[in-house]
Amino acid sequence: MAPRKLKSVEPQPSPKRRQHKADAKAATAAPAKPRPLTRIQREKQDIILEAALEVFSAEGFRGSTIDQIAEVAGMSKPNLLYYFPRKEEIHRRLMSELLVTWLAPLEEMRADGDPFVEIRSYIRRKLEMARDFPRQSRLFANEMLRGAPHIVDMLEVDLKNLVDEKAQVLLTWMDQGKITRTDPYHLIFSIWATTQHYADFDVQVRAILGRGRGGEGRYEDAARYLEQLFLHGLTPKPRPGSKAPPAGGALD
Amino acid sequence: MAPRKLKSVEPQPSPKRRQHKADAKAATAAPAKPRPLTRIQREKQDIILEAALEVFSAEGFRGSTIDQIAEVAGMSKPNLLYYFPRKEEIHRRLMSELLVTWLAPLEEMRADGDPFVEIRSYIRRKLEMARDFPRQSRLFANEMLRGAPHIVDMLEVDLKNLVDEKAQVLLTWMDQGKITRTDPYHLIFSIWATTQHYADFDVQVRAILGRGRGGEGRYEDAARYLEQLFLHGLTPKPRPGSKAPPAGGALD
DNA sequence: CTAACATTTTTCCAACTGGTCAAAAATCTG
DNA sequence: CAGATTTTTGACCAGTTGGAAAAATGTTAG
Repeated sequence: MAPRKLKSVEPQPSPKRRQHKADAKAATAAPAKPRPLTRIQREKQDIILEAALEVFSAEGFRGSTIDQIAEVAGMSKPNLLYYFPRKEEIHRRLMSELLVTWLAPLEEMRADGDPFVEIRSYIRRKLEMARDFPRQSRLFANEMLRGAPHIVDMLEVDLKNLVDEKAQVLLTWMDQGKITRTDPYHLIFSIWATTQHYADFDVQVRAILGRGRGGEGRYEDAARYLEQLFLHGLTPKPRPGSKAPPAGGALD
Repeated sequence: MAPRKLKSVEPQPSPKRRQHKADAKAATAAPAKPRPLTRIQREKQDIILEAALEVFSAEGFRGSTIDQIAEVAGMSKPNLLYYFPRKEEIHRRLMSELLVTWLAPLEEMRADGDPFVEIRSYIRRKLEMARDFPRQSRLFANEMLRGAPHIVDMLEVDLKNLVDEKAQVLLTWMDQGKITRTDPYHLIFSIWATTQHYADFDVQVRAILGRGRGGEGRYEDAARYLEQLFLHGLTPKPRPGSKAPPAGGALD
């Protein structure tokens, strides 16, 4: 019995397989042609990637078959294999595109803006992504759950750098007394977690909210709630006519 | 660590497949013997379930093979199949046990306690579960990502009922002015999301925190941060000598 | 000790899956 | 339109996987 181990980091494309498309006989002095890529090729590849996103995000990489993807893409399996020589290749492409998309909202958080406006906007953007691109979110979550075998290195470099930079921005705001002093990394984690939750755990959210507030309104509710949470937490404002809330001392 | 199993809600064995063990020829008047379950059977089943948790949580259901589970469990595939006639059966058992474990922390939130203490304790418990039982968390997340095919009905009944009940508790606290008025359901979601994140997205968290704060201390940091978040959010307390924070108006 | 029963191992298989290949069909180019 | 090139298809294959059957090996009550 030979249980296949997951190889974590894919080394160079093993040269054992015949090259696809152009650059087949590239072993000369020329540093490999850039490969033109015809119009039809790009179109079909897009169709395939779209179909693969659909299937992968719903079934996971190993749970998906090329046949399924091909069917969703409206072509035969060998035909699909003509455009992407291996299943892994499709997944790789999807993942690298995904990471770029995923980093974008955080990049937009400007150091020179108003802290609360910036943070709120960031939360909004992430929430919108969860609402509008749930499949991408699930694909990403899937990869994380599996230990991110295909993108750990990118996480440790690109993602880490970006987060370090933004954490620095948050720290500056804290130094200026504009937001409360706390851990900037965990702050970012909590924004990720709370927003992506609505895509990744959608079934659960809908099961609990039921048909009432489970409709599309739930994203508006979520936005309102998260705003409250990140702005003031759960401590009630002292209302006119009442003493200071007795809850403060309970936790400090 | 040996995660103790709680009692599970065992669904009756589907009658479509040949019966295992005893009660093979039960087609008479007797309403099917309860099947005693020998000591060794229970032991082996536990070993198998533990191994299956390990494998399923790391590779997902379809990504796991019976061979892998059998190897981790230290037995042969057919031997494993002797205790669980089908792969699905193992998964089913795991899931139903899991749900019970998963609901427990929320159940402990007492209506007659101090709101902030109760909420903080709940967050702590969930965070501890993420730290101590990350595999269970990932197994659960996996099922959610897939649309929870095996437990939707339980979500819609058991989980929903529990959450409805606790949402009611939260609402009462809000009515009493003890915590700020906000959406109790999304409040619960945010606690789930922020805590489980540390188990499910562990790779990402560690990649970003690096070797510095990425060690075991991260759970303490997370606990501290989440306490701040849920208690006061990000609004800084006005410090002696400074005017009220200028941020308040930015969001309201 | 032995029959009855529980457990384990050996061998096997059919379905599925990722992938190949050559030939047919379609498309493009001059 | 002819020829070259690209795209599509059908047939096929080898490895894996879930699972069945049955034989072999314990285990235990009487």
